[in-house]
Amino acid sequence: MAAGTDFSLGTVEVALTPQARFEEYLRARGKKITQSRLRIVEHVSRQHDHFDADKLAGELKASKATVYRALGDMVAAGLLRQMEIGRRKVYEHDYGYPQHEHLHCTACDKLIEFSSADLMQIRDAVSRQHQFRPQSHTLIISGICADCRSGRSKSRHQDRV
Amino acid sequence: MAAGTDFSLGTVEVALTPQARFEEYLRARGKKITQSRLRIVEHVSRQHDHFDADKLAGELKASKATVYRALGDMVAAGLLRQMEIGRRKVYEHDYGYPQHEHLHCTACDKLIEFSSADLMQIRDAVSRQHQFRPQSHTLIISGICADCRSGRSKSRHQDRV
DNA sequence: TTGTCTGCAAACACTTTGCACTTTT
DNA sequence: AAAAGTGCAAAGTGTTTGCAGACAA
Repeated sequence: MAAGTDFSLGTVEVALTPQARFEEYLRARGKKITQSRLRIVEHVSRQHDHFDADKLAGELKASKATVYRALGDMVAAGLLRQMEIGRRKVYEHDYGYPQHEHLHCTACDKLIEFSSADLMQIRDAVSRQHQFRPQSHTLIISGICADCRSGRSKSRHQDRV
Repeated sequence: MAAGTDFSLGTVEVALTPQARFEEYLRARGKKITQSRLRIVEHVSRQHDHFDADKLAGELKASKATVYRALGDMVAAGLLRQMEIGRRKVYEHDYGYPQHEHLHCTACDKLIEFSSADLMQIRDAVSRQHQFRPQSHTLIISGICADCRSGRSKSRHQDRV
């Protein structure tokens, strides 16, 4: 590990807002730009946390079917990334954000993001070695976060995500 | 990344066979050493691939309930590790095997294992930086394997794990 | 107007649980 | 004989789908 200890997160330049990018995607696919879809993208874009379909449906008081369908489209459009934490599928922003990894606290379910250039090198080196064409990756380190270690955590199952 | 390119897998010295380790675990918990459980550990120990509950129940013609219960015990006993690949929960050996990561071919669902000392350093460094106590981690690199890239793959959805 | 979307409820796939019976200790 | 395990079927989860009415193009 040469570079060593830079795990900071930055942003990536993007030409369009997530909303605009989504509309572009929908048009390109002959899908319709509906109130429902716009409400969902806007709501999701407004906040930066990880979330799941259920939370979103609750906040928007939209039907789960519609939410699941919209999330699928947003993943396909490259706006969101989906990952599995335990049993849940959680979503996070993927448009305008660099690749990053997660520390997952198994006590309070918090997710802490970090990024590592060294990891990309590992990914490239091992892929080359196996003649594998890498497309994406997920690294989740599970353990106990600082708050939970010190008992400073408000509740053992706080914000869930 | 200093060490660079050693991604080979070895084995780890263990004192007991998986079967013996499991019996020890069961005794320690006041659980019973039943035919059913022994059959399951033996069957699982005999093969080295990744598998899911359904496959196992089918091979053993045991009830799913029993299989799920036994798998839970085996994970608790440290014999198996569970991971989510797409929608499926797959199990792999974790007793006597070193930490390793996976390349997941999204075309044929094959899993290729590798290990990396550098990754452990990243894990340690980032955990220290966040005062996080790491307990385990999962790295899955998704992409297309050599066979599928060259079209040499027998079937697009072969062995599933 | 036409084709797509939405919400609902039903269907699904996977996992867990309640219960009467069986096995281990 | 007591305590725990097993299989079955029923109940849960979380996600997807069929369909009739609603909406965008």
